[in-house]
Amino acid sequence: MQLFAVTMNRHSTAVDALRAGGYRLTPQRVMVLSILAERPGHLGVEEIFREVHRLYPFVDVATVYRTLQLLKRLHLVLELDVGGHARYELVEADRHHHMVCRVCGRTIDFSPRYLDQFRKSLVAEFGFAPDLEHFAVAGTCADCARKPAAAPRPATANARPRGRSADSWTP
Amino acid sequence: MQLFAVTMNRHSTAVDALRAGGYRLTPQRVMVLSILAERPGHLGVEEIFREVHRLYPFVDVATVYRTLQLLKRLHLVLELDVGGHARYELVEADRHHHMVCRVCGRTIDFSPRYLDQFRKSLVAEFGFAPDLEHFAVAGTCADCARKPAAAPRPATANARPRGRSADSWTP
DNA sequence: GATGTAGATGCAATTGTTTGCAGTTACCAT
DNA sequence: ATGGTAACTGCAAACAATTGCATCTACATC
Repeated sequence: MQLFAVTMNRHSTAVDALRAGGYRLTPQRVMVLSILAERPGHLGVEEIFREVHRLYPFVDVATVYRTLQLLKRLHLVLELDVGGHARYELVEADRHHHMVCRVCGRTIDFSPRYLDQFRKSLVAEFGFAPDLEHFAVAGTCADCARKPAAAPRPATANARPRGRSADSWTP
Repeated sequence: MQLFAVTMNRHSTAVDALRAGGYRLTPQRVMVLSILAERPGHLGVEEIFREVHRLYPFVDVATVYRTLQLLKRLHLVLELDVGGHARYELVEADRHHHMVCRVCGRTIDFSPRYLDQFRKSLVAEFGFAPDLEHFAVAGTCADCARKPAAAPRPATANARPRGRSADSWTP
């Protein structure tokens, strides 16, 4: 199977980890991993489901969700929040972190090294062990910061009203 | 109105910010803020809705969601993820960050100072402006780290299977 | 290969959150 | 005080994610 030959390398550590952890290697789980391995960047649930469904039309979306939750819990997959929606990415051997631009949605990798001092401080001063293994930070990338951010205000949260006191209101 | 006398101090800066930003001070919005101001710790949507509903039975949960989204966007309220569920907390003048223990759910404050070097590095080396204003980091607090974490594995993500190769499977 | 079983899936229902749209209203101007 | 209107809310529908439970099956054992 061609799919496997090309991508087995990328997710074999995840498969091995599942096996070593005593989890079952169901076809659905392996397909989710394969799809994450063969596709660049991060994928939403809908995309993952669509691809698995193409290979195996009887799959249920609940299974995809469950698989992703398990993989996330085992730190085999990274869950990113892009514009309020979960997106997933295979965690690879070279551990790195992500910066996610909240304007254009793009992710930029950065080394765990940047967080070393932060981690050490929290441990030393609070005894708190932060989960920074697969850490993503939101912000504004260099390109978007350069543009005059005509940050469109979403209509759902309502636009700015004309300021005036609410003195006349009583509950 | 008693509620207002007691809590107006805690959320008046948020009310002022809404007004200054040109947003409307609807009763529903002010009630959400009042409830966040008078209750210690973080509150889930359901709790906030229940309290507003008690004061004004005609309120709709969509309005609560919209209000929280607006307040979050304006950084007047902090959204924490506790066990996969959003919880909200009024942002107060003394800016600080949160550590959230994923075992017991407790939050511990820490100063923005801890993130200064991290922020500077990202800006200097990537031109990336991280959103660290109201930053929360998950991890394990000192108390929970001390316990032999009989971390119960959630049943929904399925338990460990007995390891064996998936060689016999073909898609 | 046959059998057994705990883990995993599919289905349908439930819960949590968002969105479209008509009606209401906070607040500005007069 | 009155009128106007863009912002906001409520309602109902839609969408996203989770959960309970019966059935299926990956995989261990013999």
